[in-house]
Order: sequence, then C-alpha cells, then structure tokens
Amino acid sequence: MDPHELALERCEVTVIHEEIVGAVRRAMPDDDVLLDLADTFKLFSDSTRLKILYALMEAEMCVCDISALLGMSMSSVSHQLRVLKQSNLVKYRKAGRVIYYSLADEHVKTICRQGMDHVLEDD
Amino acid sequence: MDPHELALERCEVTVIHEEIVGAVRRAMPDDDVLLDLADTFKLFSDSTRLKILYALMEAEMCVCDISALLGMSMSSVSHQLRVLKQSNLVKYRKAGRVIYYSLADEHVKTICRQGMDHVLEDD
DNA sequence: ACTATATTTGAACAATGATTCAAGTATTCA
DNA sequence: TGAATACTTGAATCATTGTTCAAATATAGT
Repeated sequence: MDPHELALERCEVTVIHEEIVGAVRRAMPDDDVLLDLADTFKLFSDSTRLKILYALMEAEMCVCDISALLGMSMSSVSHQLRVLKQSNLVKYRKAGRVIYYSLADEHVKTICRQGMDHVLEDD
Repeated sequence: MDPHELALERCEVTVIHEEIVGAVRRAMPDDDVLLDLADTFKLFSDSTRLKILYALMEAEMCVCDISALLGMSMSSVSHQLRVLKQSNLVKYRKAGRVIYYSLADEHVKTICRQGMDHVLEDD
C-alpha cells in the first residue's frame, strides 16, 4: 500500500507541516476540557441568560420580577434559571411561595467583564 | 378598565418589588450591548472553534494542518474559520495557495483563560 | 377545604447552527 | 494550457435549543 492510498484512507487529509501539527497537538488541552469550556461559554451566549445574570449582579430577585423586568414569560425565565442553577451560576432561597435567585459566586462577573471588554473595544 | 384587566393585557406579568425592578432596570446595560456580548460568547461556545483558537495560540497554521490536527474535513474547518474571521478573532496571510491563519489579537487568550479558570475550578 | 399566587415542568414548535457534500476559485507547477 | 493542490462556498441535512402553551406543584391566606 503506497503512501498516497494511505492518505486516502485517512479521509484525504494531508498534512503540510508535520512538526508544527505535532507540536500543537502536544500543547492542546484535552478534548473533554475544551468541551467543558465550550459548555461554559454556551451559558453566556444567550441574551436572555445574560440579562438575568446582569440583573442578579444588582440584586437578588424573584422569578416574577425578573420576568417583569425582561418583559418575558415566567415560564421562559424559569427554564433559563434552571439551566443557570444546574451549572452553579446562580443559587436560590425560598421565602414562602416566592423564590429569590442570586449569583452563586463572583466568577460570573469576571467572565462577563472580560467579554464586555471585547464588545466595548473601539476598533 | 380596572387594574386587574390591565395586568392581563400586560401578559399577566405582575411585579412584586417595584422599586427593585426599577433600580435594576436603570443599572442594566442596554439591550443591544447585551446582544453583542451574547454573540461574542457564542463564538467561544463551540468546541470546534475553541480547538481552532487554542491551536492558533501555539502557531499560525494553514487550513490543511488544522483539519488534520482536529480530524475534521477542511470544509467544516473553513466554515468555522470564516466565522472567526468575520468576528475579527483571527486574521490570515496568503502564501501561494496556502493560507495561514493566526489570532487577531491577545483578547482571545484573555477570554479563554477566564472561562478556563471557571472550568478547572474544583468544587 | 378552597382560592389565589409563585413557580416549575414537559411536550410541541420554530429557529438557529454545525457538518457534509458537491461544486467552484485560485494558485502553482509542469 | 492543463493538471494538481489548497481552500472556499452554497445548499441540504440533522441536531440543538429557546420559547410557548397547558398543566402540575407548592405555599399562603380565608
């Protein structure tokens, strides 16, 4: 089997710079880490979730107030809060039938600020 | 028209804490800014794009080598490079028929590092 | 117990988006 | 000029995902 046929078996992918590809491959983070990282950024990639997070930076709020603030149904807000809750970005506290949500830690602010720096960049 | 009917017309949204909602609304960034921010995070929310960005942190690479590195078709890599190019996250340089891509600036690293901090957190 | 309110939940729906496939450029080399 | 290579592009496809709608919980007040 000649090298050309081997290349064909490899989905026709040809490598031009062997050494660079090898070096980069060794330096790359593991696949599962990058998948987790992608999932983390995915949490911040929806404007509804971002609005909720920015609101909670100001004060703890109940679902009712958040939905009034955003002009959205309580259902959709609740769905997104569930996502944020499952990812440990927000926490909650029950007071009677009202549930108050708040940011779980300072990490949210740090990540948002970093992205905001890029958005507000004038170039 | 009584207040209850008015509430119904407003999609049945009721506000529990008027003042808080008002204060938070005044502190919130504009909607279009948050939309831009969401779009920015969306760029980092796909593992293929993240892999490409992490690869380019190590070295400038051609499409061919990137697709070999990731084990993906050149077409899909090219599609994602177009997205990253349009968002000014990567730049390119032509050398004959080979096109070398590289990071546009340091911002990519900063944003990735911030997200990575959150992923690698042990809790 | 009954009603009203605050929130959650699951299924259905529509929109978005990543990958594939099959062309199409563009550039080099012979 | 013609063939080979590096890459791009557009349409089709399939999966993912945000919102809506209707119904279900849960708690409080009467």
